[in-house]
Amino acid sequence: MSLESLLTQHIKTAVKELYSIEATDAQIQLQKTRPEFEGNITLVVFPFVKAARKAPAQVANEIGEQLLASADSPVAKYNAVQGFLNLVINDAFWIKQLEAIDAEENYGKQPDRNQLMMVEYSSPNTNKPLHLGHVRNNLLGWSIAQIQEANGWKVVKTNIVNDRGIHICKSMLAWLKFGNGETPESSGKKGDHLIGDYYVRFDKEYRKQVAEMVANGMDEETAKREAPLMKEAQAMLLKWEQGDKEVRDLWTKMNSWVYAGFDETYKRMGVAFDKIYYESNTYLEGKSEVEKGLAAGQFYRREDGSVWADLTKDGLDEKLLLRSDGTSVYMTQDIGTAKLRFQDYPIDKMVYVVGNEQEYHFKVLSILLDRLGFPFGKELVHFSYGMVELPNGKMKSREGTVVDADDLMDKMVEDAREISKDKVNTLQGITEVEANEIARKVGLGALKYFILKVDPRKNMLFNPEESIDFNGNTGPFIQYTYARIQSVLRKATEEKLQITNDNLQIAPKELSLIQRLCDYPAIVRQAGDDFSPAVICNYAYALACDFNSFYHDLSILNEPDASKRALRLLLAKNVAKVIRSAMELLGIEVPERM
RNA sequence: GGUUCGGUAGCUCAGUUGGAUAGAGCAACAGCCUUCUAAGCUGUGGGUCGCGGGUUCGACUCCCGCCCGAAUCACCA
Repeated sequence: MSLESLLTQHIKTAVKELYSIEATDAQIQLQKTRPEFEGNITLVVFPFVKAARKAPAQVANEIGEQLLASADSPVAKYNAVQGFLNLVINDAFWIKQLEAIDAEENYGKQPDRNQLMMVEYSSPNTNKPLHLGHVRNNLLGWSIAQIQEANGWKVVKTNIVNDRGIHICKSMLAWLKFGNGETPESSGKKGDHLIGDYYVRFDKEYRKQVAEMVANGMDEETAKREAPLMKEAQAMLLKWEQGDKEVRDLWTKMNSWVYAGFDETYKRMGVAFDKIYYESNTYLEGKSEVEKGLAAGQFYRREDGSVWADLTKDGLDEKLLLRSDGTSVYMTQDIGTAKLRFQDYPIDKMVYVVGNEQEYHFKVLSILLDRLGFPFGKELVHFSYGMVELPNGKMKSREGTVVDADDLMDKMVEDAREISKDKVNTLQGITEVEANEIARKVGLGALKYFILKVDPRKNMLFNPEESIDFNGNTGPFIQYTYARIQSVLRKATEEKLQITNDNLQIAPKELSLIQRLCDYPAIVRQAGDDFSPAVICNYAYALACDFNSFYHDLSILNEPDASKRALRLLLAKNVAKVIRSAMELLGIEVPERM
């Protein structure tokens, strides 16, 4: 049983006997004792002061005395500071806790709740390579899936690939006009990068056309609409929807280049999916749902043929569902995708990991699905995360102001490799292959932690001029702590970790480590409730800090007392176990040495 | 303009249903490797928690007003 729940029982009994109060769980406020006071855990007694009709310090003392006296109480000592009752828990209790943690292989994980959560993340467009913004999405999506699994959900990770639409037509068109048959093989470029280059090329040529037309006296609005390149792209989209063979073949070919590129990036990033949907397979489903809704009077058609939903009753605007030329938009496709997913899986909760710029979209989607009669409409969760910003603002693919995902990962691994070259003492005698593998884990660990430690709802800043740290509150710091422990464990000769001394005195640094380990299950739960990998990051960092301080002050293997040595080894072993577990929830690998 | 989210140290960020004197890292400075991995440990300096009211034993946290920033309100995705 956790210390909190054990104490809660004793406190309820105590305040009942003392003041005849039936205390609620909410009234029993326990927090870690601040380091400047003696104690492990502190009860805030203010909630009882009124009913007790005594001064806060006196109430604290009375409850403390009662707790000390009650049978089976883990309280060894207490002190009262104003309304705060600081409790010292006896060492035997802590040792029992540690032994219980050690016995549990999946410590921190919640039991299976037999419910299915689908998590959609990544969801790339096939007209450009992944950039730092996508990296945040992918890392968050993956981590949240791991965290929810640890909280007992069965999780299906899914990806909706935006493989059709005007954006990919732009790349295709530019490639036809300016590509001279360039392929990934002929150019040596990664497929997604190749396509991205043509997307940028389209934009460049299009701007040129618009500028010329404006120079010839046309107003900009009209020029943007009437530019031949744009017209051609729109015509191509129409041909695509009509199934034109030439367009479809080109589309298949170019998308396959992109997928090969994406696969490489995903693999490197360490993310994967259980089921991938493609919008080219779902948009028709969406269209037919919209047609049904239209027939049922849920939507209406304008004179130009476009189809709209009137959401003014819901406090929103009118929303386009089908263009006047009959082609579908993002919303149409998402309706179709949602329908297919719920046909394919018995989903209890649907989570969309999508940037906060699309909050309006998901509000609308939720309402539309609900109106169309899908029971899951109201329940969908938009996990809305903040943008990654550069010092001069947002990243824009078309303007080339992006931090490329592949480049960034390369850079991080290179940096890690460079730094490791100074560590000749610890890494001597390892092969080139091992060294590269360590650098890969550490470089990616630094990147992932850097991104995940920020509260997902907030925008975050990335400055390409400043390299991501490998010291301090970073992934490598935590990885290093793990590697250190592994080194100690490799050298330990103990066959069995047995604490034989019943009156073993626990040092303060040992105790705070045990207490920290005890926190882990609650942290996992909180991370799940809040959908926040950052909660796990903060915890892993605090745990590593505690361990490093302990490690610095107290020797493990050179401790002569066998029971103490066993305790410390047990601690080290379980700190490593929890670090590994926490890092796994973040999608960060831990090296055995570094 | 409406809606939503944010504003904490020079910089990047924590701060869990309202709890004790608001914390880390980076950067700066000063120490610690003959000793289990120094990607570490210890210390110093650094704050009007955007501003002003309110609620109460107690407010970075909750409420109201204002200032600043971002996103969104497309026949873009």
